Amino acid sequence: MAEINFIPLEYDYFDWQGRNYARIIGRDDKGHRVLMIDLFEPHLYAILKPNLSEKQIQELIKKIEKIKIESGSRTTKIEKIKVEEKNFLGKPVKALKIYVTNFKDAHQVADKLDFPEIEARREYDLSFSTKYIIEKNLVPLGWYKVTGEILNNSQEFGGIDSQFDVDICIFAEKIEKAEEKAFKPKILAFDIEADEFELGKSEILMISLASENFKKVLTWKHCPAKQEFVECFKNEEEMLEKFVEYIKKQSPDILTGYFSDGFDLPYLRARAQKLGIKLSLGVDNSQPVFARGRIPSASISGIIHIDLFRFIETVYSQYLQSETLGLNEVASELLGEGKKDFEFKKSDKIKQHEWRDFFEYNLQDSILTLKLAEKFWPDMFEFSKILQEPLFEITRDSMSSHVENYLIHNLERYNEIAEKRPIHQEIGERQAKEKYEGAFVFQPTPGLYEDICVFDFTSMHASIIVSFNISKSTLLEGRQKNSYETPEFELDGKKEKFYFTKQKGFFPALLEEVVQKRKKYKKEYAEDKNPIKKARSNAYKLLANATYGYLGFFGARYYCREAAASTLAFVRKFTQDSMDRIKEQGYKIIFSDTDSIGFQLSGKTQKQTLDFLKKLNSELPGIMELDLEDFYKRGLFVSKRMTEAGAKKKYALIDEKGKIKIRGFETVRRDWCNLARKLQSEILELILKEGNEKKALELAKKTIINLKERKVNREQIMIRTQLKKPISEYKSITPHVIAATKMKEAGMPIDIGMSIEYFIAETRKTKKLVREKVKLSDEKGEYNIEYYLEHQILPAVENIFDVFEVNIHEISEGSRQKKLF
DNA sequence: TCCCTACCGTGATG
DNA sequence: GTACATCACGGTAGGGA
Repeated sequence: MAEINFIPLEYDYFDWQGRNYARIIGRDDKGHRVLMIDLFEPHLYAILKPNLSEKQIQELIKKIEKIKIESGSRTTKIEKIKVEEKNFLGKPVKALKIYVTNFKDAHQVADKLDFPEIEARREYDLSFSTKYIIEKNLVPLGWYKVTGEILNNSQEFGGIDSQFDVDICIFAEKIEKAEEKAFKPKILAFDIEADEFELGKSEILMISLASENFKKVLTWKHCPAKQEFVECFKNEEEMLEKFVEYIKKQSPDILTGYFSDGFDLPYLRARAQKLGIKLSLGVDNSQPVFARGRIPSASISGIIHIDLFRFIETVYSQYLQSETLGLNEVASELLGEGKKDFEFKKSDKIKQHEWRDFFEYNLQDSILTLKLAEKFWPDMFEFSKILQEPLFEITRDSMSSHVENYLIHNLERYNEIAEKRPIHQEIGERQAKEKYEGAFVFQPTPGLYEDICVFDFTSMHASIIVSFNISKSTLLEGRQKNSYETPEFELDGKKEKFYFTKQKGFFPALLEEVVQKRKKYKKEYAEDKNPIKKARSNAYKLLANATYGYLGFFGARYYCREAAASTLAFVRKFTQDSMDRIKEQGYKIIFSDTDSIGFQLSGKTQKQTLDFLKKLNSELPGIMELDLEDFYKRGLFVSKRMTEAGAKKKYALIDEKGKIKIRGFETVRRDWCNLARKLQSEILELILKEGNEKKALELAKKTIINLKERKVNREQIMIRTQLKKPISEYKSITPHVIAATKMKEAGMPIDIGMSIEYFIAETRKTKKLVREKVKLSDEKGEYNIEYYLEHQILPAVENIFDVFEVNIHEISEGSRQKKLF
């Protein structure tokens, strides 16, 4: 019997003699790689109809015990059945906990449980690792004292030890929580370069690897004069073999790439297949396994493969300024360091001396990826700890999964059985439902305003769900005593009110914890600015903000349209009520959107306004809170194009320190050309800083003249639009679809989600449609002056000048004769 | 062929 | 399929004059 301190990292399972065993890879506190084996008895629940007699239950159990599933070579049987008092959707139920010998057949066992005594079958659709983690309470990245038999060099489990390249192999008998220790994973980043983007189409030219003390580029195509980090091979095969060998030697906990799920690993697989070699990267020498999805997920046994791009995309993209999520932009923003300059060419066109740069470029990509992984490690760590799911999963899961994982891993405290995932048909029905009414947006009056104050509700949706106990399980059939009543609102054409019990439901209760923890860690971070605290606070914030969306998401286990619609009814009510109170006080409302209200101080002081805010807060129910967002010196609001009506979701504010906040304007939209965006943002800045339009007008005139004199460079006029679906699915053939088609014809890779770049060129007069003037950046042609004037520059600035009753259109016409200026 | 408007498509706000 | 509804605006599709 031995005892080790163990931190679990990667979860999987195997069958042995008709039973399931978890096989978990992690480290001990001395840094040894550990394989822990643990018997796991998977189970599912059959929720019984109420009022069954003891005899009926016993007879049912006898029937269930006879269930057998034969699938291929394996037979799954019922191991044992327990009768338990549980809760389901907040209500007490009697349920059978049915243990099956093989997890893989839980679904089929559930299918056979169609007895009249059974009300519902549940928990057969949770993943193995989720079930295991809950049942054994062995949470990823926690420390545990594991007592058990060491199986090194043993023949147990068919000699499993010899199949795995680990230092310690232990068969767990007892697992106890141990004291938390610091853990620093060994991270290895990699990146490949090839001539073609199409997977496997061309040879892999080079592969770079980077960990803390190891930097290397493997290549074969061109062997340079000394470049110490470059290692040269005879051919691609040898290079790939060495790549596998280096990964084994480095023995990382985490192998990371940037878009490596979608590119590097599938490419490596395709090349290995073509060359007839094995990519035995796993600690059991298995090859990477690809799970299907929008982007495949590549897993390597015993090593956590993390595609950083995916984690950043789902969790952090909303907080990034970068216009694309490419490695260069993201690294530049977060690390202050970008890719190396290197102009891509096909390898046969690369000159002798340029190879050096190419190798450096390739290595830099791995180094950036490594640095990003280190930067995001606290975030990944916290997500994994909070959601209690392994790193591989949390770096790929969607926000809805994150919310769901948080719920599912905490149900036990409420003695709750987990709700099932909706089946295909239910998803269809949910999606077919009409949309429900959203938040309220106040229509502003165009103008330049001074002395503005903005209030906003903190985590408004979450605080409403908590304060009014809103969820699927707390929704009542109709009005009842001791319940919360929603405001009256329209749903599916009917005026409705909904009621939620005051008896706390697990869903709002768990959300309340999330909100409280967010508050706590935000405060802790303010006092001690360390990255772990920041990551923790941020993870809870993201979780709180995604929970409302989860309620209305068709794929959610705890989907509840009435609850989502009710939440929004409260959102509208509290924002409207607060606006009324602010108006009563003598302030003038300027704008409002969902949970924020902007108004003019109208002669009142900031102190008076803050006192008033306190009063408003004292009147709010539950955990709801109205907060000061900021005071602003000026704010600009414009009309919708070609109308007098004020535009919603479009404004620019300047605070007392001169910091500018621009929302909704073309400046912040990635699908406008830089020329228009830059001009607009400079104009907004001049107007907000100066308080008038004079200087801004001069700038506009100068830009128009520049444009007409063809002095604008190519980069400034490129228009970028994302391709959101396959070219053939577009009903409307827009300029970006034409541009994408042209790219495809030129042999460039076209993928969904790609940013398509083009400009509008001068063409013969017969071509009327914009799409007929589309050219790619490498095509010859001059930019279309009229288009950029009438469709980019003027639309971007005319509404702004309208506020000052300046007609930029007329001025622009006049500028045909430059003398006017 | 021209003109108008409904609809498609993207990317914003919160 | 992978959190929600609301909004602005360019551009095309397609019918009617």
